Amino acid sequence: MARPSRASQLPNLGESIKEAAWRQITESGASSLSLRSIARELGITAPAIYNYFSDRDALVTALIVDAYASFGDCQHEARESHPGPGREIDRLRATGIAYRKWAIDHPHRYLLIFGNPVPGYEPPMQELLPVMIRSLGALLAAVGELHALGRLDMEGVPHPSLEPGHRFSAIMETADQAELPVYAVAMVIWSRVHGLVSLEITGQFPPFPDAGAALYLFELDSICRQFVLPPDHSATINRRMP
Amino acid sequence: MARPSRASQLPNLGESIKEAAWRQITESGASSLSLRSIARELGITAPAIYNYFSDRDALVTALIVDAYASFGDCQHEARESHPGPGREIDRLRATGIAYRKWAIDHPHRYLLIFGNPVPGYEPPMQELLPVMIRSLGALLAAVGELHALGRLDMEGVPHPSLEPGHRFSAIMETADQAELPVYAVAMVIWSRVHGLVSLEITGQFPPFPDAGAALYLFELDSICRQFVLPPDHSATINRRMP
DNA sequence: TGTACATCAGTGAACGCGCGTTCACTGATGTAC
DNA sequence: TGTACATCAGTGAACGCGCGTTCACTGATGTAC
Repeated sequence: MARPSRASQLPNLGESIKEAAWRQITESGASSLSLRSIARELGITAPAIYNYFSDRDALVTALIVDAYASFGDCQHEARESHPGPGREIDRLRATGIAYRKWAIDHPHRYLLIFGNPVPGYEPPMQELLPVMIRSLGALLAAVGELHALGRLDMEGVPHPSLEPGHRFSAIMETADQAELPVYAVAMVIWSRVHGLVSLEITGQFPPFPDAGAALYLFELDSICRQFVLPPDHSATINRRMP
Repeated sequence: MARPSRASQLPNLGESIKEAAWRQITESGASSLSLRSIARELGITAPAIYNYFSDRDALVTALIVDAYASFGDCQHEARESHPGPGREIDRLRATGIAYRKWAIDHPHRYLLIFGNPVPGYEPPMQELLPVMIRSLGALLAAVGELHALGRLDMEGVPHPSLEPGHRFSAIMETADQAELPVYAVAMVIWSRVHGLVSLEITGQFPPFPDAGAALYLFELDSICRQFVLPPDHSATINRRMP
């Protein structure tokens, strides 16, 4: 293959490398990502990649950052599609719907950031934290605004205490201690959607057609019914059995 | 190293190979499992392993079978520790508690059977199905007996239809069509515990000490409150808001 | 008790492979005069 | 317009490595006579 002229470097080779990397991950998983086979696919030699990424881990990090950014965009867009007061539940539900849609559209991106850790890869937290925080911020905001309106039912939710020195402490540093239960509710919601979605995209669902969508909608309803109080909740504060 | 005499083959080398394999998986994940480094650890040569496993995939399959068996033992023991009528909720809860305990005691076994698929490994379903079915059978039985007593609240739970030809169809073949919603409830319960547990053991929890245990207990309560009706449910069938 | 033999778990050399990374290099491009 | 030069993206050879798998073999063991 002839060396392309500088002007013809469209699209940017750095982007092409990442695209080829995603294609490979789609075929055989993140742990078997290989610079040489990326180069092979692009018709270049492996050392050329070092002009764009300092080593294999740097490429993986770039992929993770891109995945979080794409996921975060998706989450925030969904939330912002229902602006204005009185639509807090719509925002929470839209965030949840978008969560599954993004995961199903990009299963390998999803598994890269939320699945098993990649063996031998040590994630550089200070580089990843900003995109991680932003990506989960949409859910946190959706839960938080319900709490601010007094519409978050936190009955029985454990009140966590902050653990200093943890790798995720930066996420919590600016949080009001009194708001920690909000994080706990968001965590529970996240774990429910993650549970269904991760079982679905790893093919562990039973042979029920469309079970993924139906069960997911059921769970979104379960979440809203358990954690969200009606707008005027003083009239219904005792709706549950004691 | 001197070749051991036949009589001194204690413990069995086949078992030692699997133990060394688990040790390696614990350190660097299932995808980087290597016959040569297992042999190195055991002080034998790599070809010796072929006397016990026909190839690398056969070893991985044996590990998966063992993991399902260990997990299944744990689930059934937990359920059987609360025998007799009137203790159906105890059985369901014990199964749930045991689920997290086993996962935390054996995180890599858990991720091997319920986490990301191992790249390049095609699971031999006809060999794995029996242990898969047995291992999840405890939860299914715990939910099923509540249903048999009319104590399963399936309000809003999607009624799935069976998809023929799916790789899990064998699980469902013997099931009464009318019982499919029971499977759906079990699926939801499984996805909730899996969500929390998989986030916890992959280190994606926020920095709250003991948050794993507390959130898990909260979720078991949520499950019981949402899906289990009191023994005499005719008196409380309308306990929910319409 | 002694000898010949079959068994078979484990050896050691070899096969062909792909990997990440380094290094000196080349040659097209853009720039300064 | 023409020439000399600096830049730097990509090359090709090489490094040392580990891998799964095969193969003919060895030598301790158990067995038959």
